[in-house]
Amino acid sequence: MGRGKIVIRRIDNSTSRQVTFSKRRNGLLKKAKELAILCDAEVGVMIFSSTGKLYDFASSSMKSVIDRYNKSKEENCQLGSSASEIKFWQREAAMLRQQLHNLQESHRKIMGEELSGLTVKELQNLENQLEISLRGVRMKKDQLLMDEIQELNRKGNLIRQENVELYKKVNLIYQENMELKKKVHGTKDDSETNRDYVLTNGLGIGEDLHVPVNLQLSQPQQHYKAPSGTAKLGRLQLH
Amino acid sequence: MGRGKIVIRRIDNSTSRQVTFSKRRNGLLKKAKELAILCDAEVGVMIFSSTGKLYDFASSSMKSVIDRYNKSKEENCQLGSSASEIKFWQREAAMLRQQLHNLQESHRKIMGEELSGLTVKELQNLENQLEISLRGVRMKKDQLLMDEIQELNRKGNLIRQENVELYKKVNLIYQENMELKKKVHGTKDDSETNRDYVLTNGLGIGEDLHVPVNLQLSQPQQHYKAPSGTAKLGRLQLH
DNA sequence: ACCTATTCATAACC
DNA sequence: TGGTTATGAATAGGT
Repeated sequence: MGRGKIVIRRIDNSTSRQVTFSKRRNGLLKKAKELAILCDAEVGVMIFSSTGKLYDFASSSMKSVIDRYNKSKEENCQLGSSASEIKFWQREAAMLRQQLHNLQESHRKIMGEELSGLTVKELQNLENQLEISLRGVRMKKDQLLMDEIQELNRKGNLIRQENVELYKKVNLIYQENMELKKKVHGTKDDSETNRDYVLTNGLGIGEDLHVPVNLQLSQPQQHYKAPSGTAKLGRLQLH
Repeated sequence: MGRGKIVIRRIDNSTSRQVTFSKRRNGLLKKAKELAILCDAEVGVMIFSSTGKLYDFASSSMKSVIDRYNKSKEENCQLGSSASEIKFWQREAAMLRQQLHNLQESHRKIMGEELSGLTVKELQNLENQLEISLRGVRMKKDQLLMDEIQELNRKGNLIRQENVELYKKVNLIYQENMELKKKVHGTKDDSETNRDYVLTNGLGIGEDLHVPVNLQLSQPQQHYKAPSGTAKLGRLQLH
């Protein structure tokens, strides 16, 4: 795979040997990673350059790989004294690994990733379980959304009441203002502005105030009343 | 590099995972050898299949490579230094326990068992995942059912054809029987029974024979033709 | 380090 | 598991 074919034989030229080493080393490590991932294998690679530098890869940890290698080769000579303790922990680790493996397996099935080899019956059970889970998740999500809406609503009400209070104050000050104007300008009448104000108040705000908030997810349109109220208040405040 | 591009991700299908493992394992080992020869490097590779089988390569000897690795790492507790060995396995066990715990957690969430503390966003993701899984499971199940029906159908056709063959034999024997009866009883005529038999044959069986079987889950009624054919054959055999 | 022409590895298929 | 082939990846040789 290159501009020309090469024979597998030590490359004489030191420079190109190093270049090739660098490229092929990366290639080998990449392939090792891919093999470990693709095929769920435990892989360890150790490479020493001719200059003695170490490059390595291990899908888990090199120690684990080497240890497994030793165990697999049976040429493992543990020291006698604490051998039993080591054996205990090794068994512990093996057991945990097994559990982890089993759980991963069933997790993959749940995620619909490895369904080959299942019977119709098993698939049916899986389907039922997924439906139950889905219902649970949706219920929880709806609950959260409802709670959030409820909370927003509560806050909205508080703010609306606050606005009403502010409105009352504005009203008082406005009337006070009118009184002052009358005294300053004599009998000139400003009733037009005043009437407009009273009208808006009577129509918009008072009735909205004591409507209980009772939002359901199924009828969100019920809530679009609120903005009209705040809009009116907004206009008032600018008055 | 193959008929199609693939993403580097665990291969779900167990069979093709094994095939790929076998091929890529050989590829990796070959590349390791080439690297060692071409670049004068010391290389060691250890591969454990998911079934636990060991495949390895070492340019010199694995012991030499591992020793050099240990020496090179300097943090070296040579295999057998029991205290550090025990520590290693304890850490290993702790790590596995942690992984197991995490996986159990997410498994519980998937199963809809522990949803408190999740945000709406997270719940939405979970819901989407579950929907995907559910679709996958249902698709697989339907596939299995379809396959089963197809198979039953095939068998049914074989049996039907067998029945037709049997019917022909019966027909031959019956005619032979008629001939014999004629010879025994002289000119006495049995044409009535004979006519009945020919009629039934012409109406029911011949046309059913070459109807291609093409069952879909969505149109199962198409198949209830078959029993009528066999019923006629059944009556014939009793004749 | 980057750039191709070329060889090689391998995914999909029997 | 082993063989075939189309195709994408790796890389030899060059800049």
